[in-house]
Amino acid sequence: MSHNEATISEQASGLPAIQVYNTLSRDKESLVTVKPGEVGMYLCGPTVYKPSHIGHMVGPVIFDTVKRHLAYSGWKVTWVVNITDVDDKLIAESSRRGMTMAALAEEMTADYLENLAALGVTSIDEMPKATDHIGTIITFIEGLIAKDRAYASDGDVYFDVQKDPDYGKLTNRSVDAMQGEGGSTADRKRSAADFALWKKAKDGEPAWESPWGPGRPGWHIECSAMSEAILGDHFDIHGGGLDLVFPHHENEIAQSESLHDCPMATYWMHNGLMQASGASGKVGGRPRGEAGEAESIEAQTAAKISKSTGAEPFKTLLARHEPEAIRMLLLSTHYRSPIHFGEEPLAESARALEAFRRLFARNERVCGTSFYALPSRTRQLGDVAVAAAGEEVTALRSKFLTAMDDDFNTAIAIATLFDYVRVVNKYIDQHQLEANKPEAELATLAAMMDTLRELTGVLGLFVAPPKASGGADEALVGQLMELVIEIRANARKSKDFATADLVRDRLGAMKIVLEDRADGTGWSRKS
RNA sequence: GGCUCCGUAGCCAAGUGGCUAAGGCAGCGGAUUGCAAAUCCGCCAUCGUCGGUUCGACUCCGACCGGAGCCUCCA
Repeated sequence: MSHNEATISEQASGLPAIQVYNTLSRDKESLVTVKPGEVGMYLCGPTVYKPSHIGHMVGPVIFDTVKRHLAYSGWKVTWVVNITDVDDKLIAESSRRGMTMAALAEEMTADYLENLAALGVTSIDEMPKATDHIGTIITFIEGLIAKDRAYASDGDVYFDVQKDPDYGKLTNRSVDAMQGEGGSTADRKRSAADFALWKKAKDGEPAWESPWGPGRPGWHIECSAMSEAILGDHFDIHGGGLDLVFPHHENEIAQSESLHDCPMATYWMHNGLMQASGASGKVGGRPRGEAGEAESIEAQTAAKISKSTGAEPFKTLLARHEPEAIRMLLLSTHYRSPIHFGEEPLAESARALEAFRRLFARNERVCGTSFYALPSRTRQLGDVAVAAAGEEVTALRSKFLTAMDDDFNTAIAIATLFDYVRVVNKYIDQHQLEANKPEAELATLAAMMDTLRELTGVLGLFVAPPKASGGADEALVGQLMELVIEIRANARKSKDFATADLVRDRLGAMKIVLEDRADGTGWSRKS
């Protein structure tokens, strides 16, 4: 209700109406920002103790797309992704590898950043590290203690869940039902669900001085402290994987809202988790009550990819698959749904990519312009420019944008792009643009491609040409292919189809496809 | 046991209280081609099961069956 007035003011500033699914309300809500025209967005980033795997890439790709769409639509977006570089897991891993925690964190952060870059996640504005914000964190904790929401206990500091009346509101949990972490810390806490804000250092552990003695931050506090420092007490969108809803985000809310007496984030967005399709058996998680029956062999079970499943490092995945196919796969399912991941789905995405790239190549033959060289556009510019591309394209663009405005429905957006490709191909077919080159029609084609570039840019797809797959001899291969094609063309001219077909078949065996078009013969590699 | 969510064609995957239930892959028929490839045209689902609400449900409610996630510092 209260959103309505603000929605109007948001629209008054010329911004489109956007719906966002909010985990807090379990419903879609209109986007109304704290500051009109600006969006502050925080995504929980990785704990950098191991090389990242595909699961770590889901959130960044999705929120990169969210940011692209909001920025394209006219908001000024500030996107923060934190790096958690102090944590029990880092301590354990670094001592196992005989290196300092800082060195481990640096290595794994570099790995993470390279993987993001490969996927085209380029729009992160700030990546604060927990260890750069120890002071912020300590001040935050002191604030909570001063408000009697937290208490020191033998060098630790805990958040007092009993003092927080709406604790559990994000996940609909009651404090009583909470078991909390057991073990040695249990007797230092007032109630089981209390969680650590500050942990006392044991001998030899990395430690920072604090009012409670040497120690390190607990898990959730760095996000509360750093989001406050960069985005303020109340910002717009907080994101993360569904597995973080509890306890991580629940606890962030508890800390931040107890200290600030205002909402931490207006919208809580959670992405679905990667599932390894075809994985056998259940992996990880709490065992279900009874002993499991024998797994049916044919049964396609899926299991969340996590540290416990031993998902392969993203780097080795990249050795086998194009990053763009991975991005395409991540965006072709709605972001709140689980994504089935595996070799087969990836291969299918790669095939989907080809339909677009064939059109780009076709356009280049006709117009001489590279798709990748086309400039990106804002939404407002596109509103005007699209008319030149014709009615069908105008309708598709509007369908695309409606889908994106409705909780970032990238699946529908991509579906309209497939329709789009068909419309353009048909246009080229019908006007025989490859044979003749009538100026007016070429201009329309160019307008179509401009708008396609506008839309794919929103998804972060096809922003750069794919890396050449071949080695150093690529130029030589090109020359040889020209020669082979010329010789084959002569055979065809003299109706020696046996020779022409032999050449094509033998090349096919080498995964090279020949296409005899009206304007000549082209070749491409088959994936 | 508590809390979330899902079950749509051979496979993947959107979506809707009533109009032709998106799109992709695979398949089939056609145009085009020397034959192919590419491209275009066409075909290919009554929405887990059983009840209920409703003039009308695949869409709302309930039960059941099946699957996933969280309740353990996993993105």
